[in-house]
Amino acid sequence: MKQLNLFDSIDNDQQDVKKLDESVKNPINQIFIYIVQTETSPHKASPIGLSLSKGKGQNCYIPINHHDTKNIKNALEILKPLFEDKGIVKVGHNVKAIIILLNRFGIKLKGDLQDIQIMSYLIDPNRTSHNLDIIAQNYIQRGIYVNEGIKKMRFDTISVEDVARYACESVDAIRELLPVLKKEISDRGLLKLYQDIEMPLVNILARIESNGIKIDINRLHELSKEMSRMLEELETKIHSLAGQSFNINSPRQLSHILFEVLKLKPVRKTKTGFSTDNDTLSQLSLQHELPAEILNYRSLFKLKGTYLDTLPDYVDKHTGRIHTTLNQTVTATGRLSSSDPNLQNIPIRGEWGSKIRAAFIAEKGFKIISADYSQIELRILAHLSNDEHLIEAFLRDTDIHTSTASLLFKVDKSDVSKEMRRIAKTVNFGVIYGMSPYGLSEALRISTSEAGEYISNYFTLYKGVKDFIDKTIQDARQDGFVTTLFGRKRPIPEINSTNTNTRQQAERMAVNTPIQGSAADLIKIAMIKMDDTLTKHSYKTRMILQIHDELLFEAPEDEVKEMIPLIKKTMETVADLKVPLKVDINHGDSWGDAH
DNA sequence: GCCGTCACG
DNA sequence: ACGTACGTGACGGCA
Repeated sequence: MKQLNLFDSIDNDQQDVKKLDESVKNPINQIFIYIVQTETSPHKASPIGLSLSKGKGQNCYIPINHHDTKNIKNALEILKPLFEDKGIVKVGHNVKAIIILLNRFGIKLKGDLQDIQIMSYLIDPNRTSHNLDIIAQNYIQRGIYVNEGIKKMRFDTISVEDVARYACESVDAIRELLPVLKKEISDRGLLKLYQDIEMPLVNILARIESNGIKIDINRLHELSKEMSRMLEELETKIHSLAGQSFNINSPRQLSHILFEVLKLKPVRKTKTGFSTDNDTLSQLSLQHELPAEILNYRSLFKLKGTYLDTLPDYVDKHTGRIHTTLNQTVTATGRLSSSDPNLQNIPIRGEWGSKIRAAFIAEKGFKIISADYSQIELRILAHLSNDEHLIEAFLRDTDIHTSTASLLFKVDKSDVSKEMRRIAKTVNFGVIYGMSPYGLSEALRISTSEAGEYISNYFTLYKGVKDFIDKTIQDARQDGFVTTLFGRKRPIPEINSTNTNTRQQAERMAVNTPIQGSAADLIKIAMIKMDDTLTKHSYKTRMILQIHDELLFEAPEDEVKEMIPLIKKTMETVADLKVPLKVDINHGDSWGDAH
């Protein structure tokens, strides 16, 4: 492959780095940046080039050769004053990736940041992709150069000239998209959310990812060996119970054993056959010994394959820590998501959950601090609905499920049984999810009519909640979207569908999104405030993860005492709601200990 | 590449 | 008669 000379002009629509460098002397207002990433590496996409534009026809492209970083170092050294000039606005698509790339070369991206990807996300969080080519096609009816290699995100298989053309056309698209998307953001009332929450979060997420989290690889390895032995025993037992050998992980083969060989009664169907999921097997376990063992086997196999054996592969060989990717433009509700690896679904329940969390450890001389919002979604529901009973329960700081049970079963709080509380807890969850009699009946294993009783009973008592749900659905019908506390909007296109199932599903989304989404807004603000405090006072404590209603920190031992009330206070005062926000906070040598 | 399943909030 | 709680990401099986 031909190596491109950095200081050559790439084609007549693109400019070389030297000329662009004149910008350092001739100040400009903004620069546009795009990085080309390839998906060849096993875990992370890695950058292979960077294009930069200061205006129409003034582009350059810098290839990044991982084996020979001399070229990019030279080029970036020239451009460094541009990147670090606080007076120049930096416009990009996925700015977090740019920040992390430049950090690798000792460059800080300073000044106002603008991100096309985040604008597109806020305008329509329902979209599954905010790739630049798709946004460009959609908003400026403009294609970006593609060939087979680019289509497959295999930029290592095509010529540098082709990548350069792709990169420069991409940066052109960013430049043309900026005013179009900015106007959309502003017209839809999303500017504050964009400027005060989402964009300040970009730098913080970059830092959290860079910080990473330490794991005890040896411990995970020991656990894996222990589990292998248990799985072998279970497999033998299962095959003997089935009377034959089969692949337990194949739903199709398992279905054959359960419903044809053992002739158990199927519970429900999937698209492809009879279901063998958790719920089904739990019910079948009443008829036969096998299903319970299958459940046992499945859960162990899952934990081993997804966590014990996989997490060690993600440990970065330079830092010795795991660096997840926190996605800011994925969920429809405003939550973050985590991938490569997903650190937001690390097991917690059961004996093995504790063991696995105990393998997420603090650096020597540090402690893990975990701070989680208590019942944040129900507190938000209380605020949004202004419901009398819900608000009173939280003002008195009573156990919310016990409080609901007391009203639902008309008994004193002190007389609420475990069973009543369990039912009330499920009903409370149901409210947040936009429950139906069927949904509740499945969750509680009761008849739909009985579930319907609970629901109508609940809504008679919690009139504010009932009104909130009705009004939210009504608003969604009228506006076509629902809104969170901080102005995040999610279009609900199917809300007026003539298909009952589709429409009801849309209604559940309409109800759930303001609740889940407002909680997402709140914790994002908490992250910004905490980061601000940590930076201003030069604390060595660092934020290392967000798990929807929980923030994880790694604090030097001598900062822990000071940090705990500080974090609690900061998180509890992010917003002034009709009910107090409550944060539970703990610390320890591991994530397990901090819970 | 889709499906079923299951880990989390 | 139908298929249903909200939001994610990753794994193995199987075409």
